[in-house]
Amino acid sequence: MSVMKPSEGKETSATHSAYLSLRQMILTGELPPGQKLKIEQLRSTLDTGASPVREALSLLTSDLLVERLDQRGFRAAPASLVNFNEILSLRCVMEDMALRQSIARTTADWEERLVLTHHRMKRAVEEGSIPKFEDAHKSFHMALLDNANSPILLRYCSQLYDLNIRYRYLAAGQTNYRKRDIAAEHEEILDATLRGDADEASATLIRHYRSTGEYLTDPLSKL
Amino acid sequence: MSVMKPSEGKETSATHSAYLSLRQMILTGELPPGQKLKIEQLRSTLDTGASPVREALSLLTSDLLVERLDQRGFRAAPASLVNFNEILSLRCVMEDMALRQSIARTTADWEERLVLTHHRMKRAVEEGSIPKFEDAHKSFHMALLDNANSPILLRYCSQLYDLNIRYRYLAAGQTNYRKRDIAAEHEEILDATLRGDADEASATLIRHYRSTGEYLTDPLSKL
DNA sequence: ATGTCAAATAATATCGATATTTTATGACGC
DNA sequence: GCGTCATAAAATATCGATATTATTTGACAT
Repeated sequence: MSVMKPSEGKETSATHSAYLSLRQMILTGELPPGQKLKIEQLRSTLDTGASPVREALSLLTSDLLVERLDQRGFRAAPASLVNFNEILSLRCVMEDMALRQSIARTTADWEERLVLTHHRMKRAVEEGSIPKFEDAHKSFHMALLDNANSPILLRYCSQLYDLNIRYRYLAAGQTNYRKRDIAAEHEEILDATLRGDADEASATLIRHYRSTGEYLTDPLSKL
Repeated sequence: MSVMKPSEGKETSATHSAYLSLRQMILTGELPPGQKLKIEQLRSTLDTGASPVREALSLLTSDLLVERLDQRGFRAAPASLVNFNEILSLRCVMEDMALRQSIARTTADWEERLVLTHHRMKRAVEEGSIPKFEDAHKSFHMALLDNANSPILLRYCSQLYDLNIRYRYLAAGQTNYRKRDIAAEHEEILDATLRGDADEASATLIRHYRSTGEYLTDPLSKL
């Protein structure tokens, strides 16, 4: 059974695609904070077996997006203002560190990657595709950090980035969609980085995060 | 089946105990770095089913102790000198941060917890029980950090602590077991912390880690 | 009415078996 | 001999079913 057209030779393990789907549903708030995650229900929603769902949930536990309760199954991680503030603080410290290390190790190859990911992000804005922009945005920010050559640090930054994104979605309903000029901020970060000005690049990056944070604090306090 | 004596009402999900066993085996090097982790083999070693083993391995993936390969199963995370150095660096930065935050929020209750965990650690040394000491040692170090009230940071520190312990075991075979006076170092850290001297406490803590690190670098370079 | 306990219900955790994929084996042609 | 391809063997990933454990329901006594 499961005759597969030769075209779709994609790498699709049931577990991995369940992981991606669930992750997306939690990040966007489709599965809201604290929600009980019943295996049987998810199994039918995702049209897959119980084992892949369980394994995906286990993996999401490590991303701090899912909590496992004693022997009472899983639930989407709760959200709170203090949790948000912790994420924001850690992000600032860790991205600052990663960015400085990256700049200290600048190579032509890295600079090109930055320009490229930045370009793709701008392009995604023009095209007006939100999900495309989200991906490109993360790619750009991670590219800024990945030259630090510190896989664990990068992993933590990536996790914290995702956790932060989730709060943006949670607050999005009520937020007056930010009027700041995000594009200009990205431009500044890129320029300072290419200039090798670590202080300026880091300060701008952190300001970028903190001001986004302030926009979210108010709506989130109503959680 | 599986008639359980009423006495052993312990919380023992097969997954959780598999998780603990595998984790221990990897930390101590019984499952060496890079080793292929075959489900069937582990299943019989741990005398449990395949599902708990798989789930435990998934969880260990998040602890960076296990890697998942495409669809080729799992293996114990590889070890290398650069990985060790990354862990050491991150630990110094993050524990420094956590310790300073903890000290900044000092309470009588926390001070008592420090004294208590420190005492238990000394006691474990006297008793000569290695595993007991290991547990107590970690408890003491985590207690130093947990007053920062930053669960995510604490989690990261705990992860990095474990990863570091693993390297200590890996190097242990060939290392001339350290002649430093560990106990005195702990004493210094505790005293400075109780005194509220964050600079001294942090400096001592980091020196503690770095000098342990130096002892390991040489044996590890032969990995 | 209200609280308690037991039976019924639902959900989780686990097992055993199967299908799929990867790796190892060996025959065949060059 | 050596590389290539088909086949066999092994291991993984997944499914379906069952046993366990938590939760709900409702009867009963207070």
